[in-house]
Amino acid sequence: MATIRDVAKQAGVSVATVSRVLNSNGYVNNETKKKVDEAIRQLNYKPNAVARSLYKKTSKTIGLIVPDIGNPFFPELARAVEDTAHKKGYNVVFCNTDENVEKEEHYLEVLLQKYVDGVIIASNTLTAQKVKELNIPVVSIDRKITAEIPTVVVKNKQGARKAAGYLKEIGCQRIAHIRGPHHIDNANERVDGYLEEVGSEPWFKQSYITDGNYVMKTAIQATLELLERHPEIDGIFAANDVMAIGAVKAAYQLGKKVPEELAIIGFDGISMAEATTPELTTIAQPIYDMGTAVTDLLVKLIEKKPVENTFLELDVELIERESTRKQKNKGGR
Amino acid sequence: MATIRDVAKQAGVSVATVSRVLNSNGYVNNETKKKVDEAIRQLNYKPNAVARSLYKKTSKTIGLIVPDIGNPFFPELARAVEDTAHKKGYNVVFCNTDENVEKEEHYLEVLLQKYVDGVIIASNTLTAQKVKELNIPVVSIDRKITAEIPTVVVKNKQGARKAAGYLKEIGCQRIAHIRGPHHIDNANERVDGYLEEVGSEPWFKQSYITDGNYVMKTAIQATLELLERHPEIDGIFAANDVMAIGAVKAAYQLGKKVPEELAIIGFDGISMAEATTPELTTIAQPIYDMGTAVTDLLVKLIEKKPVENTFLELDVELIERESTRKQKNKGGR
DNA sequence: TTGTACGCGTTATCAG
DNA sequence: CTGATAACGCGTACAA
Repeated sequence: MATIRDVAKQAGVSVATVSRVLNSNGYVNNETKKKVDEAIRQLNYKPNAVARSLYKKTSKTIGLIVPDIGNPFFPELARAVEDTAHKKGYNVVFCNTDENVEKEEHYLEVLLQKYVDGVIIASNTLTAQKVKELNIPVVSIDRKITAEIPTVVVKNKQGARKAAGYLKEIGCQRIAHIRGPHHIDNANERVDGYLEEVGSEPWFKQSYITDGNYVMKTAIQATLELLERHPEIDGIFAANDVMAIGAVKAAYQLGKKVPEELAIIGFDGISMAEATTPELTTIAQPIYDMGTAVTDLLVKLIEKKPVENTFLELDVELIERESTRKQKNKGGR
Repeated sequence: MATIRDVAKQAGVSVATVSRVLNSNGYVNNETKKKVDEAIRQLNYKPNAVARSLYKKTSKTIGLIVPDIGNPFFPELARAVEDTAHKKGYNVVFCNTDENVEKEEHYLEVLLQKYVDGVIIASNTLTAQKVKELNIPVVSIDRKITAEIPTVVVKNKQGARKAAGYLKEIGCQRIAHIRGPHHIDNANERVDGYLEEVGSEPWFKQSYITDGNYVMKTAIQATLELLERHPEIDGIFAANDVMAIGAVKAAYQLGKKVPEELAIIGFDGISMAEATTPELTTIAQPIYDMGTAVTDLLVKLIEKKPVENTFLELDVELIERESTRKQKNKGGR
């Protein structure tokens, strides 16, 4: 590995000059520039990023902290983050926390020691206090942490209303909700949206809301019990696609036809939702766009560029597929 | 951010002494050690990883280069890699190449400039030559590059034989294969395994092999055409799960019952295969274990520990689910 | 057992 | 326009 000194020697100039042509700042004679370029080429010299980092206190890398890349929501997000980071000259180091506070803090510390320039994090355990202590830009994705931390989320409540409203619209008369974890606010917002839409219906019962914890297995069990207790249910809004898939499976187990006897709608728009039979109707988040948006936001913060808006709430979109269908012959009120 | 110098001053010792207690090497009086520890605590001092890297020419980070983290095979792998890297004190920076040579080379270069200690790569464009020039350990996952590069793969041919053999066993009489890309050797190995199992059957036709390119959409189309040309087909072995799911969808479109009229088996064992209806029978790779294994291997190479075996070929496992079933009433020979 | 001083590879400042 | 040289923060001979 050639160093800047080698190049300087080869070109017969000082390291300062080499540095100047490297970073194209300061004046440098065109002739000497040529000599330097030639030397660089000959030695196949590549500047050492670590030395540069040490001096500039910046590493051209960002941290991406997620609960679990195995969760189908995150690969697409990670892809978007990496893509746009790469475009802007940044690398991304990625970390899985399993929603574990100690792990999260440990990662943050390690990243800080490596001079990462900023971090993108999906977390609900992070406090504003800790973020402040970090002294580098932090942006939150998918979850609100506090007002001070720039955030990219989607309109969860609105999406939930869309979902529940859509089920009503196609003729469902008893609509249940499989909710996500109580400590995750997007899960709570989706419950709120659901309630706003159906909470005051005469048929509404609190027990139409059941816990699915955002995981398929739990959702299957929950659906089984739900449908046993309340066989009258003809529509289910699951707070994420994975649970919706679970609901489809549960219905299948009970011999309930989807969508004829039971309409099911999910939330997220992960690609898995297209793998099922029937394919899943869902409220799709613009996952890739969210990743692009957070990364853009973070990089602007890092590079101290002006940023219009530190709180982005993206729109969701209803994607109709096979797990729901107009139920005409069920007479409205 | 406190530096080692601050700590030294605070403790009333030299930086060398601080460094010694930090790395617990060299002799240091128990009393002074205490003073130093106290100073470290007071200042909440954390050693600067970049400075350390610069001196030691090592960064405690590894690169993970994959075609596309969105491809459902890779998240689980990435998770395993990150988990075990983290356990061993390494961070991982991840890169998506889209099988694009320039991107790959660019990443390799950048990683090198950042002193990554080694890289894990899934690629078929990388040459042994380039790896040698890198001068850091490189291990290959999922694909063989050359004999010199340590590799972790699965027994693709054997797995393919298992798949095709299993279809025969349950009574399929005409077994087709949806193959992966011609330039990916694991795809070719799976074709080989298929051929070894059914290539000499009297009914075998070359046109029973069709291209699915490892993607769902292509596989759907391919299956549609295949089944049109050869309605006699009663078993399909798809070279990966995503294509198998495509095949299921195609069958569904054509009104062919799976598994009653058409048995379908995939390859990979991704979690998506459990989301489908019917759930997919598949040849499961031990994805997580593969990730653990490559990372272990790489770290050993980095740390110059003895390594028994630089070519690991892991076993695959047949997982019977609903997309196949014994077809009793179809009289064998 | 402890301290001094240099090197790791760059960048930036300040003379010239 | 160009060249010395002092940082950046840490680890380690070498001396004491």
